[in-house]
Parts: sequence; C-alpha cells; structure tokens
Amino acid sequence: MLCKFGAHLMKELYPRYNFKESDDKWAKLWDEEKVFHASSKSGQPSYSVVIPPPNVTGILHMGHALNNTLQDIIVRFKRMKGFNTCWMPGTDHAGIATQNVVEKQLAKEGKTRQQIGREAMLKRLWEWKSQYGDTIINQLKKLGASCDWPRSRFTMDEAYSDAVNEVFIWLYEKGLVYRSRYIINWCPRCLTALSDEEAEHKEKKGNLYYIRYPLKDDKNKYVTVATTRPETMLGDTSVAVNPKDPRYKDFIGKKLILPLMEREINIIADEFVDPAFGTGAVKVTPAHDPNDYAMGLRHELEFLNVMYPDAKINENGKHFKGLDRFEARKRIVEELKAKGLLEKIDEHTHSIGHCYRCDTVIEPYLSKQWFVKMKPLAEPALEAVKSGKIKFYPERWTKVYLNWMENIRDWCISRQIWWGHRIPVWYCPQCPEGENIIVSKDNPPKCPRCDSKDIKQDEDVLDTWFSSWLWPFATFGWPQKNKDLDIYYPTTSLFTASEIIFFWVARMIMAGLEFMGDIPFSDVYIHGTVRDAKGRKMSKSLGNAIDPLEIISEYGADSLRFSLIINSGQDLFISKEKFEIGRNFANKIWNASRLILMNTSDYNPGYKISDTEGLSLPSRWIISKFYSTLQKVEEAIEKYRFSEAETMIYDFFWGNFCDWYLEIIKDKWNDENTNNITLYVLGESLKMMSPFIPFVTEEIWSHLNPESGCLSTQNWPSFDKSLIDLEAENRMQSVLNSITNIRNIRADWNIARTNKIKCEVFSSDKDFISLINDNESLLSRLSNCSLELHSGKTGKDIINSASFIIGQSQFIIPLGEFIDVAKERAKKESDLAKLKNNHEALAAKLNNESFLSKAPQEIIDNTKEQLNSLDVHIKELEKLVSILK
RNA sequence: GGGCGGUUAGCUCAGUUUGGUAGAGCACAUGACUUACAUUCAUGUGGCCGUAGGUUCAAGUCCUGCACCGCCCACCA
Repeated sequence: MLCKFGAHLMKELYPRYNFKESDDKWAKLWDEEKVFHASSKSGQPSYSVVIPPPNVTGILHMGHALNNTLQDIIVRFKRMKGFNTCWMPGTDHAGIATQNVVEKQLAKEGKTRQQIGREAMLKRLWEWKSQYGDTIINQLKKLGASCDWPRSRFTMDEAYSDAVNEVFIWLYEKGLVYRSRYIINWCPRCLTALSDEEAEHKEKKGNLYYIRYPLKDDKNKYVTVATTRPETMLGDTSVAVNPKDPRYKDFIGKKLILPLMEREINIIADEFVDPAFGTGAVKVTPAHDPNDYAMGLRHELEFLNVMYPDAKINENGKHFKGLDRFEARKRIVEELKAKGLLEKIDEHTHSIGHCYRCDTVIEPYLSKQWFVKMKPLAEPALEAVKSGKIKFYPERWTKVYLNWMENIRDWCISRQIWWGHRIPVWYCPQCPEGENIIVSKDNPPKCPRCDSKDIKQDEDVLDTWFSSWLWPFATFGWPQKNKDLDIYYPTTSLFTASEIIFFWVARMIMAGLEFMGDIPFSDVYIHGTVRDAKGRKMSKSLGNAIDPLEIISEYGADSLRFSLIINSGQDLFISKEKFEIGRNFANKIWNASRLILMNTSDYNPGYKISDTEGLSLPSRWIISKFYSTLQKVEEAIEKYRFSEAETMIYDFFWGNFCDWYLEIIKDKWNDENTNNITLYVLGESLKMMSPFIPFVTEEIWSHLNPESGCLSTQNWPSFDKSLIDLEAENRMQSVLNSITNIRNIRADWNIARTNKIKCEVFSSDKDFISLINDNESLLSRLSNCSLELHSGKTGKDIINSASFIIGQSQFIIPLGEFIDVAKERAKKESDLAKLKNNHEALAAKLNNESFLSKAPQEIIDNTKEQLNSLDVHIKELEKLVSILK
C-alpha cells in the first residue's frame, strides 16, 4: 500500500516540506484502509473516547480543531501504546440549529415550514442531512482525527432513537418525567421552549420605567411600580410590596386600577420584594415572569397570558392586540405619558436572556411542557465526582460542577420543533385528563383503557441534549447488550470546553449512572476557549474568526495542530502568525530527515541499543536526551499537559537533535555506528512525535521504512531507563558550553567566519579536545569562525593578543585588527562595573551569618564558586581594559 | 450578589504542585546565503515577576489584604 521511495531519492525531494501533498495522501489512506478501526477483540486493555458530536450543520472552527486535536493526540498515543483503542465519532442532529438552516433554505423559496407541513419538512431535513451532514466529518479527517470512522453514529439513527425512547419511558415509569404548566424560556422566533442552559444572559442597557397605578378608592393617590418591560403590565394581576416596608403598610389589601386595561388588581405582601429596589412596589405578571409566577402560585393569582407564541399581544391586551412586544412597549409608554401616569424613565443595565441559536430576546412564557426531575439523578452523579471516581482536569472545574449539581433544577425537555426525537407519548381525547396519557415505544394502535383509536401523538420533540446525554453508551448499541459495550464502556477520557459542563458533561454522568449503572468516563479534560488576539471570542458576526481550513491549506494540518496545542495551556489568543511555529517545526523535521536519509544506508527497524559502552559521547548524549524526553512526554500526556509535552518534543528535536547532534555528526557519515544511532533516534523520534504531528512524520516514515506500514500503527518507543546516562549528559553539556563560549567571543569580537584568523584555543576538557581532534573542521563550523585548536601549547608567539579562560578553556584572541578600541573599552568598562556589583552582593551574602548557618551546603558552595568565578572574570576584564587603553 | 481564572521581557505565555542564581516563542539588534532547512544558523539587548504587608537564611513560588482585567453562575422587578 505504500510506495517505496529509496532513500537516495530524498535528494530529489523538495527542500521544503510539501504539506499539501502529504496531508491529502495520508488522510485518504488512513480513511480508505480503515487504519483506526478498533477490532472489538477483548482481552487487551481498552482505551476509549467518545467525540463530542459536532452538529450536523457544523463547519470546522478553531474550537473543534483544538478539541479534536487534543483527543487525537491521546488516542494516537494510547493506540501506539498497545491499547485496544476506540475513538467513537459521530454527529448530533442539533434540533433547532438544523431546522433553522433548512427553514432559511425554504424562505429563499418563499415558503415556511408551516406551509409545507410536518412530513414534507422532515423529508427536506433528511435530504439536507444526507447532502451536507458529512461536511464536518470530512473536515475532521483533514485535521488528521484518528476516529474509528466505520463506527460513526448519528443521534437520529434508528438504533439511537430507540435508546432515546427507551430512556424516556424508563424515566416516565420511575416518575422522573412529568408534564406540567410552567414558566419556561420561550424563543418567539424559533417558536419553541428552551432549557435554562439554552438561554444566554447578556448585560444590556435598557430603561426602568416608573408607572403610576391609581388606587381604586382615591384616584388621586397611586402606587408607583418600576419595570423594565412595560408591555407585561397588560397581564398584571397584582402589585406586591414587602410586608415590612413601612411606606406601603397601609396599602396592603387595597385595590388598584391597572392603567390602560382598567382592571382591578389587589396589593399583596410578599417577602420576595426588595424594598431597596425601584420603588419597593412590584407589578406582578404571573404569566410572563418566573418570579411573578412563583408569587402567583403563593397568592393564588390569575395567570393572564397576554401574548401569542410569536410575542405579539393577544386579545387580553385589548387594543394593543396584534402589536409586537417591542412596538407595544413604545405605544404603552406613549399612552401612559399622555395620561400622566409615567413618572420617569431611568437608564438601567440588566441581563436579558437570548436564544442561544438565533439570539432573539427570550420571553418567559407560560406553557405546558415535559420536564425531567433532576434531583434523584443528580445525587449519584454528585457522589461520583466527590468520591474521585470522576476527575476534572484542571481540578478547579470540579467545584463548578458540584455547585451546579447541588442547585440543579428540573430540565425542560420538550421542544416545539419538528427535527428531533418525537416524544413517545400519545393522548386519548376520550379518557379524562390525567389518565389520557399513553407512553409507548411503538405506535400504539388504540387507547389501552378505552380502546379508542382516535389517539394522537404529542406534537413536540425532545431537547437535543436529551439524546446527547446518552452518547457514551447509545453509540455502542445500548439498550442492546453487546460486546462493544462490555469492552469500551465506561470510556476513559472526555474532552470538552467549560461551557459544555452543564449542557452535556453533567447530564452524561447522570445518564451513565442511571441507565448503565456506571460512570461514563473517569477523566474530564476541560480545555480553554479559542479567542482572537484581542481576547474576544471568535465568531462569524464579529468577523474575527480564523478559519482552520484556511490554516490547513496555507500552513498544513500539522502546523494547525502543533501551533494550537503548544498554546493550549489556558485560553488561547490566536492570530495567524501563531501558526508559523508549527509550520517551521514540520519543515525542520522534514529537512533533518532529508539530511539523514540522503547520507545514510537503509534504516534497520530491528536495531536495538544494547550497550552504550563503546559509543561516542555525542551518541550516548543524544540517546539519553531522547529517553529523558520520552519519559517526560509520556508523563505529560497522562496528566493531560499537552502543551508541555509539545514544548519538550520541540526542544529535544530542534534544540538537541538538530542544533547539536546533527551538526556534530554531519560529516561522519562513513561511521556505521553513528549512522545506526542517528537513524535509530530519528525513527524513535518520529514515533514519539507522530501523535502530535501525524502527517509529516508519516510521510518521512514512508521513506525511512516503507515496508513496515503506517507509522500511526507502530508501537510506541519503549522507555528504557538504563539508557538515561546523566554522566554523558553532564559531560556533553560541558563540551557544548565550551563551544558556546567560543561563539560568544566570536560574536563579541565580531570575528567573521570568512576571516581566517589565527587564534588558538586551549582546553583542559578532554571530551572537548577529543571531539575536536576527531574532526578538524568541526570546531570552526560549530563556532562559526575559523579557529585552530592546540592542546598543550601556549600562545606566546601571538603578538598583541588577549587570552581568556572561560570554564575549562583558554582562548587567545588577536586584537586590534577587528575592533573599534574606544567602543570596546567603554563596553568592557560597563561590563566590569556590573560584575563588580554582583561581586559585592555575593560577598555580602557570604558574610551573612544566618545564611551560612541555615542555607544548605550546596547553595553556599554554589555561591562561593560564583564568587570565585567572578573574581577570575573581573581580573580578566581589568586586564583587557588596560590593554585597550 | 456568589464563584473562578489572570496580572512575569515590547507582545503571547511557561515557571507556582515540592521556596534555592528568572525561561521559551515572536519582535528587535548584530553577524552569516556554512552543500538539510533563510520557514535557517550564531550571538545579543530586554524583567524591582500587579500592589501593600507577613512567614523564611532565602519568596515569582507559601499566607493575608488591595487594585485592575476576563469568565461563569444567580429569580435585581
């Protein structure tokens, strides 16, 4: 399945990584070959994750890209680690969102859903789904998501719908589902109820209107009420004051005339009223406000609905009938003003609920809806988190979850739309209220009580989340018993954003415990929100969104993934340039691999490092560095610290492997040992990097080891503690320091590499000497200038020179030819002053008795050493300054 | 009103679990087209770690207060 590129052909390949070609090639191959399909074989430890199902209407945005890359990293990691790994993909039918999309389509044809009817509308919806429903799935494939695609589920699949019905009936029979008239959040545009979570509250500037309600017995006296929604006064059935409020003591029980409507209403006393707000008197509209509704129940008030479902005033609003609520507000205010009943209008900022789908202002609306009683479900779900069976990462989200669960309220699950799972309830018009409900999984032919065939199914469908909360087990076939459920449930980790905790995470935990008798996952990882560079949420309306697909085509999928994750420690502030780091890194990996493949013979996949005794110091060093990195990367992934893992990979591969190791060995391609080690470290590094940047590593792997199949299915490098060699790391570090020192001097004295200057470097570092002796040109190349190494000689024959001892090396640098003496002297003098300052501070520290008596010996020694080395530096500098004079 | 997060280099952020000489990327400056890579390499400039106290030989790190920014929740009419 893989075409073999001979290593020698790498020369022909682009010096720049061609991500376009390889992104497409590998995404296609992984998909076609079903590389990520889990086998359902038991016996092996399993690792499973369910995708947060994107809406079928979804188009990949940065939030998706982040969320799915995180999952993909750990899933690829676990798969390579040998777990029976299943990442369950699928899409959500997204009730209102999808219906809105198709309604818009209809509107273009000049039709409404009511005109074409329910059946035709559903047909249109399914057509839309089959045409566009896979869009986001294909985009996820472009991202490299290694889902178990053949298992893909949709929340309205037949089997899945079956699970939804089963659950509704289960809860109904337990008495946890009930139907009731209640004030709910109503979207007058979508014409449906919304759950509390679907109401988005936004702070908006508005007005507080002070309206006078005259007393019935004395038209000159009045009570002033304050309201932000004057139009609701049409439905007022009372005015409430606090019983302890002295201002209104004498008014309680008296009658008022409701202006404009000219109805009589009572003044009642209720503790709820805050005397400090407004006038201390509240108009009570039980049918249009949740608080007033509660008061209405307490005082047995009339519930007078004054609006149609589309928020136009109904006949109860008399001459305002037919007006939209905001138009009515204007007219009412005008009329009140004309009658002298409008006392004043204050500016007032308050939070107003908006429909989370269409952003229309929500109307609290009295209607009959289905609810789920949540308290009994919440209790075990609280316990599961309190006991630590389920853990949140980062931990702080635990509190947010617990707090919400402890104050949980019943869940309104019916929606007055058509796209979704129709409520499995039928009503018999023949039977008396209360006994007329038939709950059934299949279409019941007749009423079981009275045998009437004239029964009608509930018109409503269920909240989308009423199906999503079953996702971790319904996707594996529940309520049917089957092997997949046994193997993959409970899943391990769940990845989502914080705003989804209430919508989905909490409900999945409740559902898992109720219907499966077990938690749905043990770890919940909450990642940050993707924002623009100014910290605003990315949104279409703001026009600040960066399209991940655009990034994929401009920078490549690996760049998108890598750049997002390395920035994912907290909320991400993204601008286009941030994706360069990923692109550059992918290109670096590509070119390092080209260098190696162009110069080495074939990769030996069976190669093992058994003994490091005979290996060179750089080899032992890079092996040790690789394994310490591997260990840290594994730990970081297990702790869900992905940005940390990437940083370590980046530092290792670029900072150690490319910048030092390859530079040191790059002209020793005739050494077989070195070649083996180099290829080995490259191969193992590709494996380690594969979960993070799967495309470029896969591409290189196909050149490195074409026979072995996909890199994505290779075994993760096995960590070998015995190959971590701290001695080699330290000794090599000392060598690298020496080279860095030479580079410092070179840059300091502005010695160009083209200047073939004669200067001598003396060193007592044996590793350094042997490394340099091994290869004549190495020192010059590494230090970016032409230097000669002499050991055991002194530089007496060099005239007008300065010698330095830095670390273990002595440097003799010719002066005069390359520098501006005055400038250099000024610079050195200021350096000298700084050093003297430091010297003084350290000396003071070493005179401090409590420091000497209490600080650990190590720190004291360190300080002394610093002081000594400062002494040397200061002397050298003083000498230099005097030469420069 | 309650809760949470943040404040470290010009910018974006690590570092805070377990106190011990302040880190990275970008940007900037200088030098280099060195046969893998200029999407590169080398070197450097740049920080009283938000603020006021406390604990300690030692605080970016632990404790307390405050300020500012951001987010979430809540029934302010």
